[in-house]
Amino acid sequence: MHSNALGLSRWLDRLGSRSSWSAEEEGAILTLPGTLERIAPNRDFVRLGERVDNSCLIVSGLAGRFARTRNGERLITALHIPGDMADLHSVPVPIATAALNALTETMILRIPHAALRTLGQQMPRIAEAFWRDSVVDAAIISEWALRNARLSAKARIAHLICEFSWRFEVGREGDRVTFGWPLNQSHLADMTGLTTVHANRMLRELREDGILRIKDRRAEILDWKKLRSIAEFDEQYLQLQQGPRPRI
Amino acid sequence: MHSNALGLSRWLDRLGSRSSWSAEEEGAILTLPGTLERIAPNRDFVRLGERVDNSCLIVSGLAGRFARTRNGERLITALHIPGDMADLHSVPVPIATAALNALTETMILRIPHAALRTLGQQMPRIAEAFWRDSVVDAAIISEWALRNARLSAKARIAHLICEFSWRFEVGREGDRVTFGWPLNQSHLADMTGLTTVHANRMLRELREDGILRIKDRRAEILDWKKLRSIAEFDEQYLQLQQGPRPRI
DNA sequence: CGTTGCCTTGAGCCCCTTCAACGTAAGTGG
DNA sequence: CCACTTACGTTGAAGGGGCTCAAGGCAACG
Repeated sequence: MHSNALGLSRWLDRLGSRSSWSAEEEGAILTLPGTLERIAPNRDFVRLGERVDNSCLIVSGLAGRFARTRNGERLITALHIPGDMADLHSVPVPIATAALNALTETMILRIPHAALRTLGQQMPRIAEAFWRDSVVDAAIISEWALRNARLSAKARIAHLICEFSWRFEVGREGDRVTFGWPLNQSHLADMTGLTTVHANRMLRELREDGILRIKDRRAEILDWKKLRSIAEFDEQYLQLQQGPRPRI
Repeated sequence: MHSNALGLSRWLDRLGSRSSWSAEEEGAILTLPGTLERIAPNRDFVRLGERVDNSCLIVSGLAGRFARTRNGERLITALHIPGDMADLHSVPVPIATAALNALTETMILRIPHAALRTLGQQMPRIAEAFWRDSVVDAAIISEWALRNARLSAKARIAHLICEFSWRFEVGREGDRVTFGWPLNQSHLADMTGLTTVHANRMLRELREDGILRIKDRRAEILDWKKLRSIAEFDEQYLQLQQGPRPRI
């Protein structure tokens, strides 16, 4: 098995949750060229304003899209998990409008734009799936914008945790649930537009309410219904139509 | 001249500012089918969750993309001006993830998805331009997310006004500038994640600083440099190629 | 065994919200 | 032509949610 196949098949699953494929189309995606790269935690693998000629598929680890104000305050505008093509959008717009940064140790597969563009030109359904992927990405950003502008700090934290658990296919009604939680509190703060101090306090409140515990890189949801309700979480916007998806 | 041509040619200009065309491609866009519709102020023309089979081109007026929290607080996540296809993204994702609402009296042209999809399949450069349009839309939403999460109230208001003037091609370095300002203060508040009361106060401060006056549906920028600096505004993210485009 | 990364907590403050009131201009029906 | 309504803008007073600043704790690691 060809070394890119692991990452590419995850991506295919992700695309496949929103589109459907012929065997030929699947084959074309699975044989895309690309080079694997290991990114250390906290390292940018795409820099702001840079001209790029490849898109980065997250094979393992976690990546964030970073925006900054002039005086250095940060906001993470998107979180990318394995199977996401973090900057598929750079195919039509090859100047990076935001930096991409590895939040943990991350393996990426850099796939040349030329290959992706050719694929889209030859197979219109793939072109539409790429477009769809960018659109869903934007819908998630919109939801984050609403959350960070209009929800309380506690709700923002809760919302982020709901989304995370849902995207990893671990959050479901009813039961207690635990899962790996690779993010630290300053990541949390930067995704919710808070300070780390306040993110910490909100986590404490959720813990004291018996809703959630995060400890030693693991999260434990004790009361999914309450968490979901505080967060006003409704997974519709994620546009995930179906079943199990790969894990970290 | 065919009645859709006005709107379509504006859209072509908009797409053309980020892509370039052959005469054949231009012709194909200009002869797209569509039905004109007049929307009264404050009316939704796409409702949340609705299944749609057409995309809405703004011919005149102004439209906003609305998101709401459970207890009815609103956030406008995008502003659409004439020449924008407000929900081109509904072609690949035909369930509306947000409502579209006319902020003033607005004329829209509803263009069937089928026609747009066919066009994209026949002309790959058009398909890529559509995709690009969605990507730029997402970049603007990201910038709004950063602004609303990390800038002060005053800076948010200033930023929105900078963007507005730039998109209408009226904001340029140096001189005093006046232009039509169709938005009211609660629109402003809903785009910046503030209350109307506070939006009002920030406008007052900007007025008292001698930077900006808004009166009788007109805006007058008295000190573009200060406004730009308060807002930390950098037009890069708008990806408008015509006109002066400074590099990072 | 000092350093580094991350988490935690307290005290004080301020930006923005909330609530309430009032002003003005345009529209509408009597 | 006046009474009433509606939309929008404006201002004040008071309160609170989240920030700032500061300190200290713990675990991993060289």
